[in-house]
Amino acid sequence: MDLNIRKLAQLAGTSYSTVSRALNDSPLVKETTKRRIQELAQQLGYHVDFSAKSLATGMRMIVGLVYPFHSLRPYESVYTSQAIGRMRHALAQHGLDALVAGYGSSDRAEDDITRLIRQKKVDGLIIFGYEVSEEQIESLRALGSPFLLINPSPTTAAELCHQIRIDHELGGYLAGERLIRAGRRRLLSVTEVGQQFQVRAQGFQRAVEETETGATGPIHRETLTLQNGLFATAYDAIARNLKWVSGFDGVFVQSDISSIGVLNCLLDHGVSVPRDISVIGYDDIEWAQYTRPALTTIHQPVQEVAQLATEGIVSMITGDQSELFAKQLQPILVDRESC
Amino acid sequence: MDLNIRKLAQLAGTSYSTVSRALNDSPLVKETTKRRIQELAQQLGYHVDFSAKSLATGMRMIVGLVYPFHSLRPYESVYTSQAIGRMRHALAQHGLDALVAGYGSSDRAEDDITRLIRQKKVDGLIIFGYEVSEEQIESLRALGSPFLLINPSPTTAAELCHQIRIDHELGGYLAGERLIRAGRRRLLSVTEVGQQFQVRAQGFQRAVEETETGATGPIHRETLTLQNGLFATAYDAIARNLKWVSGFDGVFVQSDISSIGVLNCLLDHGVSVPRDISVIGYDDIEWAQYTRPALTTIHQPVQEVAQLATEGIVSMITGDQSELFAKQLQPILVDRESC
DNA sequence: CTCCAAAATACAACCGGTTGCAAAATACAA
DNA sequence: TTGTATTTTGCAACCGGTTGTATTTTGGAG
Repeated sequence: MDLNIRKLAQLAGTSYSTVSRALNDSPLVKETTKRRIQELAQQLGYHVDFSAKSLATGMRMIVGLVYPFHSLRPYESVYTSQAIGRMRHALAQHGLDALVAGYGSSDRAEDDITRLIRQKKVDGLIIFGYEVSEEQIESLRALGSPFLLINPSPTTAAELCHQIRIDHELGGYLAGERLIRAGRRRLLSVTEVGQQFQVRAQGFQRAVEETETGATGPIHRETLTLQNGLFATAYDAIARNLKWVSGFDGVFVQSDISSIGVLNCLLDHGVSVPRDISVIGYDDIEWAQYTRPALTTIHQPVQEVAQLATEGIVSMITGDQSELFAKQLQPILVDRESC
Repeated sequence: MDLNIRKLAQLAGTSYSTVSRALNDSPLVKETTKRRIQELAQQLGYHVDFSAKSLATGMRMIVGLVYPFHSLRPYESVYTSQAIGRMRHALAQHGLDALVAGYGSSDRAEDDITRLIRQKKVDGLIIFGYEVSEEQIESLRALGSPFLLINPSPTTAAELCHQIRIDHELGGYLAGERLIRAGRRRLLSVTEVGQQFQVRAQGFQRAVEETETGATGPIHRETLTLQNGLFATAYDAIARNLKWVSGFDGVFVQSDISSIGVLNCLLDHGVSVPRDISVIGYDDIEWAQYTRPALTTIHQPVQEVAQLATEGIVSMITGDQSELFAKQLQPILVDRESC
């Protein structure tokens, strides 16, 4: 029952190397022979054993998708799961499979991130990089396998790695600009710990400063930092400081999930959004459309990122990509009802 | 630079078979030698090549997670992505990696579902099975590799495959019972196309009938069928039939996403929930907590399913599992504000 | 009909591991 | 010291493919 290439060759009446070449569509095999063998293989339901093929060719036909693992949120975030779904699909078009893995978990001796390469389980990695360390990057570079970072933290060896960034400074700017345009002058910036959030805050700051130097009067601005990106964390933080928060008329929350926590907390306590306070989020996850009022937010181009990342890693694996792959995409303001 | 087991043996001053045994912790190797070799490997950053190991042992150390692919919703649903995240984590505890794949896509000549087995890329499959066909199951069984179905459609060869089911009949019953308990007597059941939804409708029906034979008066009940599980589809369907829908005082919607579509549509048109109409959903996705009013819904035990599925597939792969693996889990009513 | 170049096929080595079995090394008793 | 039982180690075959090169077959010209 167990079919291998030599048995197939016997059945086809040729040598196994001819079968191998026929299945790989080599020009060295006569057209008629090729077709005959391919049909026989089809008919018998034969498929190459990928372990063997991998061993011989060095190609695994698998790409690893690696994202940070949080013990607080042990499943993928809405953002990454969308991206993973799209990447899986895009990779399939190239005959590649997607293996998912995590990093940053404390209960694993070693990160999946280098293990997958060392074990040669994958041809390349797409890494959701906002939490990779310099050391991890360095050891990855030392291994020499293709990898591509999505939104690495701003300090990581930017010029040295293939990467796709989103211009979060611009995103923060757009958010600030939107609040100010809505006539808001007492602004609260709700941020989270992590370098990627600082960049957004900087953009936000720039929007404020630009306006202040203009005709408008001074703008009041304060910051609240959350420990993580959970709904409950945001909700509780606002609830605890409700009086203080009520003093503001515009809030920029640096992730949609937290935004919805803020939004719900305000609504639950009788604060009207957007009449009393405008709220603007960040990410444009699917659920931002479904809140009432629907959330005005900064859209991250997930689909484009997934598409670009896939094309990038594919060309790196096939070797078409020699020079540095580095793209920057722009977020977009999505105007809904909360501003 | 490229390290293999023979080079490592040279460096260690032993034969390569001893190295292989040492790394696999075989009792045939002296403790001191074993330790010496392991330390050397560690120090040199050596990892076995998994393609080679797979070829020799027949173990891929990869499990495929396969879910239905919808062109309408090309990324994973909230439900599957949660499950995938948890399974990935649980599999990692056993040293297994997770490969994600889809089935039912029209743009692939063959489904990933049997390809992965044929190519021997995975040791086993966990299949989100509500849309697998009999033929697919049959050809999978013919291949002889371990696979486990999660929530297969009720008609599929239930007794023949390893599987985990959720008692959706009970789920539907709980939903109906809850609406009736809230005093609702004119009930609308919003369902979707697909066999798994019929079972929920049957449970709902049972709740209605049980009550009718009791002391309570007759209960009016009608059905609305949606073409798919998108938010917009549900929203539009309600909007188109707003007048008709207003005649009901209780709505059971068979997925949370659709529920939220229904809920938003009602709220947007000035219908008060739960005062005028009670709404109950199904799934208990994360976002059900964040709607206002928060959605009363039927909780699917995703975490338990993921845990069980992982343990099941692992024991099947290691061969510990000989008899049929078949579990049924019970959904739970989660009472929030929409009833 | 013969010869030779070009096309098609077959052989063998290799990819990097695992493992059964034979050989060598060690331990212990006589 | 020798013999034997027990560990420990090493050789060689194998897993199922790919691919360089030698060999055979084919076709066309002379």
